[in-house]
Amino acid sequence: MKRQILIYGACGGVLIALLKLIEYRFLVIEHSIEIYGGLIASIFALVGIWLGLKLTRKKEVVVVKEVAVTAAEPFKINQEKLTSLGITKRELEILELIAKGLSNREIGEQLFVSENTVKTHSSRLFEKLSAKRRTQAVQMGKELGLIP
Amino acid sequence: MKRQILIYGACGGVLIALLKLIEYRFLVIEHSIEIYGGLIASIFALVGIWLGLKLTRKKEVVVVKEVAVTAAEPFKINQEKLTSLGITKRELEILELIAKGLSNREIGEQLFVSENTVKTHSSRLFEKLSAKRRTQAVQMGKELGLIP
DNA sequence: GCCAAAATCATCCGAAAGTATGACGACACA
DNA sequence: TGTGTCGTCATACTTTCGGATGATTTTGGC
Repeated sequence: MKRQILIYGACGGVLIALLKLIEYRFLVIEHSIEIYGGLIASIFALVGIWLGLKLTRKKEVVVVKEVAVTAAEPFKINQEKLTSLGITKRELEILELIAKGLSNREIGEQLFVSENTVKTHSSRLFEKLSAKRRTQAVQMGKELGLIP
Repeated sequence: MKRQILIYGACGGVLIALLKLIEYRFLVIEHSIEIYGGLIASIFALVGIWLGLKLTRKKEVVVVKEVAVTAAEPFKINQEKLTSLGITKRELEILELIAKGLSNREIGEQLFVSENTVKTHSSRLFEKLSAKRRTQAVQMGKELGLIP
């Protein structure tokens, strides 16, 4: 949490600096205050939206999404297997992305974490699934009803 | 959805009006542009945050859809895709073993060929499936109906 | 507030996978 | 008899994976 506050603080500083920069440029060329204000407004609105998104992204409520499956059975994930094997949400998430054929790097980009983190998760996942390879993990996951 | 857009539009209008108001007041009393800009910035940042929160709150809405189930069909391999992509018997065979989670070495042992041969086949297979990884090839194969 | 679990990230290293290229024999088929 | 496809194999090289380990941060429950 401390880190986040620091980051936000830094962003604020940068933005203020940016503000100054824009301000002087516009003052020098004697532009209308409306344009100036509008610009600042839009920039900060965008930043705000980004901030809002960022802030709520992590919350990720424990709502179980019931996605409409095409024609096939709705696929109910096997919660017992999941808990009995001690597989966490994050690990399951990564298993799904692996099954989609993504590389560790791509998974990292998609989840906004480093490739190393993905590797750590997948290693633990493989251990829990007794899999030696990601393809095997996908196969096991399907058999155990962890992924569709 | 239309109503939302209208609401947002109205909000925008109100904000612009507010902007004008603040602008004139501050201009009249000859306040510094910094305060003015900062005020606009913070207002819009807040609005942005609010917007961001509002936009992402929808995520939590759960839509439960019960879809009619079709009985599990025995899986008929898609011969057209197979020929149109120019995938040979051997390559399909290897795709199936890849989907089972076997390594190249294991596939070679099972088919009584060298690992290098397996690699050659899989390379060509990946090219035909536009896949970069074996996991991706498996995913494509499933989508195209080449494997169950 | 404290503690355990979960998540994050890093580094090193070896194994596996994938790319590129060339080669050779078998077989079909025109 | 030449041509093309398929299957086989090899070498060399790059990239990706996976294991092992240690560390820090975040989160959730008590």
